[in-house]
Amino acid sequence: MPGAHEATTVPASKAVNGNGKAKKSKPTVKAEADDDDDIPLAAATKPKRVAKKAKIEPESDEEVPKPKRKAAPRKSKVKEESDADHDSEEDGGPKKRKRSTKRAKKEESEDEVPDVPKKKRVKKEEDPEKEKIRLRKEKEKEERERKKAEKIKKEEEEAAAVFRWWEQDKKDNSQKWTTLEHQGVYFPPPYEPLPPNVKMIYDGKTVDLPPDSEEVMGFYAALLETEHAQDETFNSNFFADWLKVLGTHPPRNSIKIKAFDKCDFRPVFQYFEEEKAKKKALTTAEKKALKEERDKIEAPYAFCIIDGRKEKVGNFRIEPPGLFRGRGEHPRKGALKQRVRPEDITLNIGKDSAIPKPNMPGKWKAIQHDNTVTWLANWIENVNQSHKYVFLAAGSSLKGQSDMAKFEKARELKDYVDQIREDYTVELKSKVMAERQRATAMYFIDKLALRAGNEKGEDEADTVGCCSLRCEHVTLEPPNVIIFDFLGKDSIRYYNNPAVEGQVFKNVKIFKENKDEGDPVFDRVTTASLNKHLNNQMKGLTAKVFRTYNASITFQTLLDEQQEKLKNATFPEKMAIYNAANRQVAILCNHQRAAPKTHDQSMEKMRFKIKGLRYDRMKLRHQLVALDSKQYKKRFDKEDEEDEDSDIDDDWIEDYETQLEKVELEKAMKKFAKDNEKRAADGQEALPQEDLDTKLEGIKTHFAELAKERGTGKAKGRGDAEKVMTALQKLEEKIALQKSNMSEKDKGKEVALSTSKINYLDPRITVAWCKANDVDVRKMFSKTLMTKFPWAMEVEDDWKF
DNA sequence: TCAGAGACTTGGAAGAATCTTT
DNA sequence: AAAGATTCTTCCAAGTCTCTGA
Repeated sequence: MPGAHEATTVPASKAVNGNGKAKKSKPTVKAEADDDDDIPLAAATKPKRVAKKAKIEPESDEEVPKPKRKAAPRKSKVKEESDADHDSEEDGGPKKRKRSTKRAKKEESEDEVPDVPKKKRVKKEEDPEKEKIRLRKEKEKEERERKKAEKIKKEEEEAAAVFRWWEQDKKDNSQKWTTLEHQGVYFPPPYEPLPPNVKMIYDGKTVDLPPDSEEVMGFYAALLETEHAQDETFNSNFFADWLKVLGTHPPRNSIKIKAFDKCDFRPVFQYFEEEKAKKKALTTAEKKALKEERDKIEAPYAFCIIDGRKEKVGNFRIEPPGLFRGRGEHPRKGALKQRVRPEDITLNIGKDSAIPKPNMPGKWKAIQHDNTVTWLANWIENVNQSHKYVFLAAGSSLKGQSDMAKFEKARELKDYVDQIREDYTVELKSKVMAERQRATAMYFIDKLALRAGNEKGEDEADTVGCCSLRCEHVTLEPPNVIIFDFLGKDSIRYYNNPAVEGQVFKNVKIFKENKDEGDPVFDRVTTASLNKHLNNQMKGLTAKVFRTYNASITFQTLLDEQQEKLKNATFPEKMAIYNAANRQVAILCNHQRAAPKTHDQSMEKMRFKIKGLRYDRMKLRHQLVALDSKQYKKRFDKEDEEDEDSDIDDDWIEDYETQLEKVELEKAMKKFAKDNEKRAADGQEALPQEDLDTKLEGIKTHFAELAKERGTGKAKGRGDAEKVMTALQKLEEKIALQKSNMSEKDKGKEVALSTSKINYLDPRITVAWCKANDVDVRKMFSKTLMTKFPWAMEVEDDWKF
């Protein structure tokens, strides 16, 4: 079963990963059709090693270090406008649709009207002052509720306005749109120089920088207390790029900046901190006003009109300039990411749409009208020459369609997977080395949910996936355990030690023979060849489909297995079951996160809370001893109980009770003061001081009693034995729940659930599960996920992946 | 045929918003 | 109401995989 092996998550920092760079020259294990290692492998192993050696030969010398560097930035080609003629076919469609959406909206808003006035229910009663307050409170409460309801209503309205593409017939997939209008992209505001009194210091002297070089300096200063500033590569890349800028924009007070060590950015950093604090200190209303203003400016860019429908654009804000924050050992981290200008940007827009004007001086690099792609704008970023795109938002029809198609493709695999597994199991013994390697790679992709593992360049972090695994990443531990230890995507460590099929173990042993640590395990497999093979087994099948398939099928299976437990479960219990399944998938996919900074602290808090509950339990037990010691003996094993509660000793109890007493006393006094305040406001006279005194006395006596009971193993019975028993029962449950919460939380501290939820778990599984178990989907999906998955919301409760 | 351009999905972290506690 | 904790959203880096042109 997939997921059988858990990837143990270990912080990447501790990774003992081979630091050797990939050796790019290909090793040349030659093993071909004539290879005899098809013969019973066990028997073949020995003689083969000899035979193998003979076969190692320099296959070709031109396999020497390939020029891995990416080509210099080249002019991106702009497609000719050639799609005009396709447009006419669908012409009627969009217009019709537009009309119907409009109608739908109107009906919605009419619906709403009758709801509004119901809220004023006035109660008439005795005391007018009291009444006033009650009214005010009620009003406030109603106001809150109304706002909540409004919010929900608005969300529902938005959902209703969504184009229900999943109810339409599927159309040709190569053409993504017919008409497309948009406002282009939003450029960040220009750089604002620092106030004249804020200056960096070089070699003890303040430096007067012109805006261009000051801006870059500021990028670095802002990161002074982050890990980045501790990183040598980051620092040297930054400094090199900054020096270039300084070359054309040198300090105005003729200081020569030469050594990074002599730079002191602290004053600038401190200024930024102050600004941050100021911003934070604004009142809620002020913050809200600022946000509204921002939203208003950005509003035109936030939507586009595609085939006559208004849809949300995703990342319409152009990335501001800054320092490139590559992950892991990225050789370019710290490099200056330049400001993007209109001249860098190609717009993709409908042929008949007005060309928008950039919100900063300049002209677009190019305009194209390619309706076979979904992007609205693109540019090439200067650090790695990678392409950046502006796409529609996740909730748009275009994204929704391909998302659904992804899951449908994964479901299709259900019908093929048995055959595929059978095939690769056979091929694990293939006499053709390439096939045997491919089968082994497929085994890993299928069983361990590894990524495909494309080749990477020298100017990227050294990370690998299945096909690019090197010998140093896999260690064999007889009889059949393989230890994987490598850095995967985002330089996240993958560490796992699954027991594998004997044949797989043997194969890896063979693949590693006569190779160096830095040589690829699968020298005969590339992602392209692997995917080509997969495509032959099932149309559209690629390595990544296995990840989706295995994630979703695992999730579905896990939930189904828990079905019995769900029958009478409370909501938190249901949620726990759901999250546990989610977490198993996240572990399968090795989705990690940095443990929250406050984790240890909140663990400690929970521990303390549980200890308090155990104290309560102890007290109840002691009561039971006093009330009915027979019952007690029947029900409890003193040994056990004392064992678990051995940390609750008299000293601790004393402390704890003192603390409790203090809290209770304060609470009583506060309540008294508050009550009186209220009475004063209502024009009533204050409660007499004796009231409070009696109350405080009561508390004190109670705790004095507790103090006396300390160490006696008995407590004054309050109520009858029966009642105490039920209370005990409840408390037991509560403690168990808290304990399990705590251990779940601890186990999950380094597991990220969100990635699988967003990308790998078919949302229909969740929707159906919620319906079947009477859970509001909104409890499981955040607002963004709700908007991302409108197409999943209508499945029946018995829908299965 | 294959390298690299191109387009799109997936990923963790930072920052913002919201909920909970004090 | 402020502070602290938790959850959600945004950001943009880093993958996958297809297409293209020499």
